[in-house]
Amino acid sequence: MKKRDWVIASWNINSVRLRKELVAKFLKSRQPDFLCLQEIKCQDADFPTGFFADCGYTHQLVCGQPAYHGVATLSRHPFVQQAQRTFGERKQDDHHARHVFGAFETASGVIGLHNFYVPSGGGKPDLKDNPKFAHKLRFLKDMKSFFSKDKKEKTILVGDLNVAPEENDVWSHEKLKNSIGHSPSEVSALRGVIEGGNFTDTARHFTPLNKKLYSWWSYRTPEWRKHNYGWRLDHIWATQDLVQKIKKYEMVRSYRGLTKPSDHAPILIELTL
DNA sequence: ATGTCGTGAAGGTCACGA
Repeated sequence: MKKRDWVIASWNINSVRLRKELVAKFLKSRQPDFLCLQEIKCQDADFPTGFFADCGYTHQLVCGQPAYHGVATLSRHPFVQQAQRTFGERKQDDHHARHVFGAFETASGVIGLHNFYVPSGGGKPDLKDNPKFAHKLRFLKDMKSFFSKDKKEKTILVGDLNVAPEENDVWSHEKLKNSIGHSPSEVSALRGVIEGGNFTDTARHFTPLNKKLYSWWSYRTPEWRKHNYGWRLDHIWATQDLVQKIKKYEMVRSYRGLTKPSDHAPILIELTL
C-alpha cells in the first residue's frame, strides 16, 4: 500500500432525505473519501442507501432514529471495524442516535474515525432548571472518559459537537459567553475531551485564534451573511501523531448559501496517509 | 437572540427539538 492523500469531511445536514441532492453535489465536487453526516433525522430503514451507493459511496455506517438526531458515515472504502451508540448508555439517553465509529486501512496503519452529534443542550446553560443541559455535560464527560482510556493515536473525531470553544468561534464572545454552546462549563467539558484523547483542533491548527471562524448560521437570521452571525459548532480533531500529516483544513461556507440549505456548512481536512 | 426550520402525529395545525 502506497501513501496517498485522503479527504475526510463532516456536515450536519439537518434531514438527509430532504437534502440528499445537496450531499450528492458535495460528494461529486469534493470527492471525499469519507463524509460524516449528522442530524440525518430518519431511521436506518429510511436512509437513502441506494442513492449514495450510486454516487460511489457503497460503504455506509448508519445510526438513525425517527425524526431527531442520527448520524451516518459514507465511505468509498471498506471499514475494518465498526461500532455505534458507544455513548449515552444511561437510561434517559438510551434512544438517542449520536455516535458511529468506523476504522479504515491506510499505508500508515488503521485509522479510527468517530462521528458525533453532541446534544445541543436546550435553552439555558443551567444545570438545575435544564435537564437537557445536564445531559449535554454528561455526554461530554462520557466522551472524555472514553477517549482517556482508549489509545491516543491514529484517531480522527468529527461532528457537530454543539460547542464553540474559542472566543472567535462566535460572532460576539461578550454577548454569547453565557449562552448555550459557548458557556464556560461546556467549553471546559469540550477541552476535557480534547485533552483526554490527546487531540488537536485542526481548524485552529491552520487558522489563528484571532481570526473569526464559523460553521453554523441560524435560520432565524435572514441577514446571516451580511452580519456574519455565526458559530463554529462543527469540528474535526486528530490525534497528535496525525497532525503533521494534515495538509489542509477547509470550511466550505458556500453550501450555507444554497437553496434550501442546511444551517451548517460542511468542513473537511486533507491528509497524507 | 430570535425574525426559522424539519419531522411526525393528527387531521387541514401543532408540539417538539434545534
